[in-house]
Amino acid sequence: MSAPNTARARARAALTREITRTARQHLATVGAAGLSLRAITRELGMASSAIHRYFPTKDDLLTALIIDAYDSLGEAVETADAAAHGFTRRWMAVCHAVRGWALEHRHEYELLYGTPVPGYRAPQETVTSAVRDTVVFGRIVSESYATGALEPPKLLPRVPEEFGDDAARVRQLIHGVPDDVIAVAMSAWTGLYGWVNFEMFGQFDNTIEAREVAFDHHAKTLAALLGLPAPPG
Amino acid sequence: MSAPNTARARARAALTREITRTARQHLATVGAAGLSLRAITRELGMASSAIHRYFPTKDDLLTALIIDAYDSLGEAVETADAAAHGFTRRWMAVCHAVRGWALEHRHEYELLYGTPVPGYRAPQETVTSAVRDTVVFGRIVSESYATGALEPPKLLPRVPEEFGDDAARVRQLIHGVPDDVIAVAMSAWTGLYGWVNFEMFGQFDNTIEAREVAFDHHAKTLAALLGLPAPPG
DNA sequence: AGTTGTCAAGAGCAGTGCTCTTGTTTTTGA
DNA sequence: TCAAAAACAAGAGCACTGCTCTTGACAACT
Repeated sequence: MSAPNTARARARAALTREITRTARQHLATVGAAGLSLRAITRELGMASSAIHRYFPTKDDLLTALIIDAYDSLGEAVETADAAAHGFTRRWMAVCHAVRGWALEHRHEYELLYGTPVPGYRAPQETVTSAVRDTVVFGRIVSESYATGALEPPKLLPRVPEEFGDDAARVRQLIHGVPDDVIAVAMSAWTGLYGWVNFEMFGQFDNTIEAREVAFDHHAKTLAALLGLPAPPG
Repeated sequence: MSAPNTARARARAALTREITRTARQHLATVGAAGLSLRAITRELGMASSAIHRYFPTKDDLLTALIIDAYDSLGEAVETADAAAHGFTRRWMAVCHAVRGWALEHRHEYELLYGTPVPGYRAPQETVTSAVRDTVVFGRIVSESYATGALEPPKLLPRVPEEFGDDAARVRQLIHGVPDDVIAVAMSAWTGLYGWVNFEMFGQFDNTIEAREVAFDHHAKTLAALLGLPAPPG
């Protein structure tokens, strides 16, 4: 990884940034499917062919945008988590942060959790950014379990042995908890994103109007499912 | 709605069917984003402009495909529900039917529950097909509640009053149950689709391998959350 | 100072959805 | 029965897309 600070290299870096900046802007307005390389170059006053020197293909630009989006979401979640106190409140903060970010960044959210772009396969470089939110969630679960605050409800089904290998992998993100906690954590985690997906993708239209309230209750329900202590009040 | 059985009308109906048939075929292979009106007409040996007489715009074709897909999913869920006995087993059957259908119809599933097609707004005519699966789910919940089999766990949070209006609307699909049951049903329902979404859209890649087992456990967890009786064994 | 590699830009290819026009065929109604 | 009306397939064309290849200019290293 040489980083020559020549005039050329600096110009290249600057233009690359400008491209992603306007791309992000376009993404926010027209969405991922409407993203046009030519439109971006038009706005930057450069030739349509020149952009391919910076991003050889459209997918490469998308990858950059995806990483950006994951980082943006991850940061939002991390901030929310840091500002909250108590495990249940931290969980609630994380839930609202995810939903809030999704509402504020419709198209970025679609890019991350919607239909995968056809032919696009997320390269390895995305995963570190992709799991930032999950890492925060994992900390809440493992810390609350360690202190004894988290107690999965007794009524949950027994975890099948065949889940052991998967649980071991997930444990890299949620340290030091038994399989049943891993399992219920996954149910809660998918429950969170399932709701946000439905809300973002229109499944709640003409049905759920008090969205904030309904979501808050859903998040509380998931907290109870996890076995987090009920919040005061 | 006049239905003249002239030769022209019959030819028109036949060709319309052929168009949707090949469109569905293409959808299954190249996905929604890769759907090309020209490719369809090419396969049918007709002029590219002629298709617009049958589907004025691409969105109109998509609407037809979406309705088809919803009906296909709805039928799969209805069949699974009818073949199962006992409320918990019916719930499990419905869950596996949804996931199974999604796995078998990747692109159709994406069309229904993935990123909405840009600029596309689902017309009213889709809703009857769109809620077929939800209707089945609603029946399981309301019937099990009526018989006393369904008992939401005590640990769940209290439903906020502001949810009342939404609950009333949802009750058109889940008859005769109180607000707290409506709320937990929504959490379970979104939990089901949240998991399937994650599995379909690649969030489980390199992590969850025993997918059938993990999903089955998730579905059981949701059943417990709903308050359905534990299955025998 | 001359060579080498990098770069923006132009032209062009193959593809897309969609529209307008043209000429034909079928249906309708006097 | 026969002309008017409606429905139709097809062709040409527009504006757009991502992407490639080539050309000529400029900066960077030797």
